[in-house]
Amino acid sequence: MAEKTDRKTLEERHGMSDLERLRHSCAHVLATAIARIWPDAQFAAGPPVEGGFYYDVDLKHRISTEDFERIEAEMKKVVKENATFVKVVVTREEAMAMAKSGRLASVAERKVESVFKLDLLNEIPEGEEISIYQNGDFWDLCAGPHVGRTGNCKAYKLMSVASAFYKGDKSNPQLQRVYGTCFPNKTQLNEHLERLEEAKKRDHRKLGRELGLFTFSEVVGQGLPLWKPKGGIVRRELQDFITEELDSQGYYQVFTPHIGKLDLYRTSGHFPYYEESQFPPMAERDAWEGLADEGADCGRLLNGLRTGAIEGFMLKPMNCPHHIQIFASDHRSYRDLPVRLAEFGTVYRWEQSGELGGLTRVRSFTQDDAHLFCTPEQVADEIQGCLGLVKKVLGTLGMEDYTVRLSLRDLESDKYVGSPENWEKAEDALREAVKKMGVDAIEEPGEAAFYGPKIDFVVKDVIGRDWQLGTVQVDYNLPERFDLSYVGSDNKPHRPVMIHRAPFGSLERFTGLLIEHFAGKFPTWLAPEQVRVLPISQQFNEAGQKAVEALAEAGVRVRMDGTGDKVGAKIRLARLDRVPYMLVLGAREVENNEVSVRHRDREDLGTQSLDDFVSNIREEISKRSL
RNA sequence: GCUUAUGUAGCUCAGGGGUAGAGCACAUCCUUGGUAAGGAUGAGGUCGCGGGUUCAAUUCCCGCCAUAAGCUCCA
Repeated sequence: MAEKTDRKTLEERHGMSDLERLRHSCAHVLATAIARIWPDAQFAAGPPVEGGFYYDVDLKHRISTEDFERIEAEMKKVVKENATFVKVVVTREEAMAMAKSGRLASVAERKVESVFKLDLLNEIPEGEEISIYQNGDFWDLCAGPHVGRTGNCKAYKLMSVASAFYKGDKSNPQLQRVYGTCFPNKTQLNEHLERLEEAKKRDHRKLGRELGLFTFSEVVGQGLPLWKPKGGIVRRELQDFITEELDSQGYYQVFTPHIGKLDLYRTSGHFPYYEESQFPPMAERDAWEGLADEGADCGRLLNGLRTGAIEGFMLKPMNCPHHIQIFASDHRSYRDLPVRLAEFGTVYRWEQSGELGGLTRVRSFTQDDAHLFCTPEQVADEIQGCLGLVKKVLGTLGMEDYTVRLSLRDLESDKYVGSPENWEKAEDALREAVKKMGVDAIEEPGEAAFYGPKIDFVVKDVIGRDWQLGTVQVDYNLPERFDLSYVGSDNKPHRPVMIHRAPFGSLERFTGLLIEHFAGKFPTWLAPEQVRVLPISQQFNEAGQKAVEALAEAGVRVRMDGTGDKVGAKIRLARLDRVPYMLVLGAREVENNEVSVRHRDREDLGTQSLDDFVSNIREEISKRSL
């Protein structure tokens, strides 16, 4: 992701906003401080990024957060010196000489070259201006622009230190990346820090535990989420919602197993090509026993599985191959098309351990998946239908803050299956669809699936990371690999086109982001507990119980707090649980045969009869109101 | 997978070479109170797991597991 950000800053370098310019300058202030403290520091790049800036540095000393105080103190001196940022245009030879004497990104000449600056220098195309920015004794190779003086960087803070590969390439050395942020003044900096604190309170991992929605167990395994009863309710409501939509749009629900033979994935292209991102295959029992009898080693087993000499099974990484087999199980006429097969299909992927986190990146997840098999002529309409569904689903939940990404293949890479012609057809179809939908889409080469391009709906989590949710993908390739066909009006076999689509993407990731979107305050239809009845004292528990029964009878998820706590405490607990409605019940209400209604956000809603309350909340739930 | 942190009660965290503490939650009892915390008592821990150093390890060292941020990756 930072790589993308880097690319963006390069592209936008000359159109840098004032804030970005300030942060870029602050990165130089940071580098100045580090160079003074550790003269052996070798700097790479130090751009502004969303929310702040960083500088990559190679240094014998391992910078830890304990060093921040010291670095910030040195930065303070640099700021106080209030040196002017001076731009000096130099020739390539001059710049080379400085880099070779170690004078670039440093406060003095050194015995060693400025290695990364030298490398970056070599990448600047012939004819392009080469500039050095100087602030006091610190000289850096930099295209700018900068603020006037170091004194402009008044409000900054170092945030974290991490490692990053030089130029984002795994084969390059790892550098220490120091992140910081900077604002025009202290007030804005503090506001920013407060916003970060606020955002943390909405973190789905924190809320998921507090609200009892899901958990992980070290014994079950990393990245394998366990949905608890309350999370189960949210999930079921989401599934019911999708199912209703599918029923009205001509989909058929299917059910398929969680595993399939390796041969299936050989045909689809998942095995052995994507072997390392899957759970290891299971060999058949006879094969295991046979090999064991022979005293064979693991290498032979693995090799046999790869070549197909030994048959085995794999946990499914996707649902498409199974759905394809359902399509292929019948003789299809063009009159049968489109065939729309839907399934809440659980898939398993071996994500690297460092990438797992909360519900947003897991090793086992359930897609609200569907595959549409259609004629080439139907593709455009079907894509529109899918996009409409995604928009409706996101709209119902009030998740309007997404970006649409057109994920295309990377022309340089060879990881894709299928012919270039098919890819072009598919990419054109999606471009057309996006245009027709009338939304701004960002084209991202290299983000495509291995079998086809996609339209992805991307949202941000509380700490600003992008996550792909809904997706619509056109695929001319898998139908070919599986030799799918239908009979056309010309009585000849034709190749269908496949569309893969998932409005939520995965229920896990979607729920995670939904928790953050609502800060745990689910709309009533999704809330695990919709109403809590709070008798003023235990002598009204009986009346409370009657209300509970009436609500439950009407299909409302309701519970009574019949403890000996005072109402104040009961309200507090109900609000901490984000229960939408609280019904307070005391002598007054019982006497007048009514309930006093309180909403978690809208506070006191006055009194109404229980019947009115029931019919109001039923309507709110059935409409899936926000 | 890599870098850097972190891991003590259900949760949030304090502590520290001599086998542990707070608040909340929980249990029991008292209280029956009108819109975000009534009171008392009590129970609860192999200090992530496994090795090592030591008379003694939860504390120091090593390995592993898990979590977090970032990088890389995400069919």
